[in-house]
Amino acid sequence: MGTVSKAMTVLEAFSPEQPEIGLSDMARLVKFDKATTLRLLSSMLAHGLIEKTEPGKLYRLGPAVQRLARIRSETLSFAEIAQPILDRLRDETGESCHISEASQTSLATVLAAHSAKALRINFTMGEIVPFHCTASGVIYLAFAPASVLDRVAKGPAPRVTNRSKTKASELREQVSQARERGFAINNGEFDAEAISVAAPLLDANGFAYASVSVASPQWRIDPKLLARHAQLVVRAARDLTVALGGKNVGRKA
Amino acid sequence: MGTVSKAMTVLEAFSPEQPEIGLSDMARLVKFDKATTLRLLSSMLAHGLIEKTEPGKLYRLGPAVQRLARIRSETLSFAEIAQPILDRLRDETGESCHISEASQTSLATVLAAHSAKALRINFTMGEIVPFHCTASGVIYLAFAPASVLDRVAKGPAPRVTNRSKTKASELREQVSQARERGFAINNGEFDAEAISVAAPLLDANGFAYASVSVASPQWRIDPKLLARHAQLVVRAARDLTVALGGKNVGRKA
DNA sequence: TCCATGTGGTTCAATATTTGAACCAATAGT
DNA sequence: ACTATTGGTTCAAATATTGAACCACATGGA
Repeated sequence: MGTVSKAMTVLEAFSPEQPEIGLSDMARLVKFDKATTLRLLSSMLAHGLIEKTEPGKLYRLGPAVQRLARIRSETLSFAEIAQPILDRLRDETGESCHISEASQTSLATVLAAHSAKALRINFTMGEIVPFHCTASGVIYLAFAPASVLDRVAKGPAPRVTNRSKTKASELREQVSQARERGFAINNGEFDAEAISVAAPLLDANGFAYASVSVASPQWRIDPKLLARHAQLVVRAARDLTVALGGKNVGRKA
Repeated sequence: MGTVSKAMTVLEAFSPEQPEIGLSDMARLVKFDKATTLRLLSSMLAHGLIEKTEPGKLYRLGPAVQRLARIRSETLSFAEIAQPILDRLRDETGESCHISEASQTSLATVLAAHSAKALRINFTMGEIVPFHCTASGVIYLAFAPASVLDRVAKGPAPRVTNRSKTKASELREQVSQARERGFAINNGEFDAEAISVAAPLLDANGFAYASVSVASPQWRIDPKLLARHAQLVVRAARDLTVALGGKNVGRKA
């Protein structure tokens, strides 16, 4: 087995379950001699691919991996990165999914993955939707700088369906709830027959710049399935955030 | 020069300006023989750290760097945020500080900042302590949903030191007092020689999920200094609550 | 207090891996 | 047609790696 391959094996031993590992544990995990393992770790330590915890002598991934991920994310086009994640979300939920990017005044659909079912929600690339009345808009506002919500709450909020909420106080309540949950739900406010769940894409400063959502016909969704969709869309948002070089702030709430 | 170090050098050659590089260009960049460079690239290719463009024969960073970055991101977020605040509390008090997170049955130490003094309280990461008999536990119960205190009060409360309070009525009195003050004090109930002050970390719903405390040797603390510690630990708890996305409800301090 | 066990770490002769000069087939430019 | 360059292969010499043995220190149990 080649030396570089061994170093890769050590890197692959780190996981969400085991992000920090001591020398002896790592040696047992990768099945290399302890001295061998130490030398592999030391080489990567010198280049910042891993680092040591303070205090303590545990090893964990280092700042160089973030630099590498950022370079990669800037290399690949947006769609190359996001489409597979969006496709996965569609396959897991069985419903149509899309990513909307925010501008000053609205959100635009920039990427979609459609359900294979005959009856499904359709997204049109470039379609413009408002911040209010949409799950994507509300979750964007929930994680954007506060000044954005202030500005939007002051603006017009025309009724779209007879369920649309148009008062600034209602919007603020929705935004507050979305911020607490980490996702937003919209039931019939934009499309009378649709129910959507959305989660935010965060930039390198931890603020929202876009959102990813799952949209379903209302009659197909019960509270249990809705909760499942929420879970999946939050995970997809997190994956998209990281894959696109953003900062997944570690909220403990 | 070690082989792993050479592989790292190859990785470091990728940049935003040069995200995709051919074999000969890479060999010139890193100043290694072409055959050497190819082997280094091939090893990393096999592990997904780099990939080849399609079509074409350029090398670029691969999907594995994203996985590594995500693991690091999830590891550091909590500690990245909380450690500086905890370090400040330690520096202000000169004593050891720690954050404990609650589970159903106990608290576990998740982060610590140790005093520089030779005689100091030591915390072990992952150490489990009970809700009763500890300042961290009592303050957690004071700000957790009422059902949590009800459940804990019904359970066993074994004596730890000869100062431990084990009656449910005593626990309720301590919790009530802690709720009014905004902090809890524990003097010799868990460790016969230690005195601790703790304040709660609140989640987005305003309930406690963890606590931060300062622990000192008894002989170093008089009432005036204890009041000072209480003040500082309450401030640290507030800062941690806000920084970690919780809700600092205006409870009586 | 002593002993056993475990940690992260160091040393050095035997062994494994790496190296790079020489070579190949294909491509592009003159 | 010739030259220069590309990505890639081969193999004996050179270099780097390996892991058993060892170290200092810490912890827990008898």
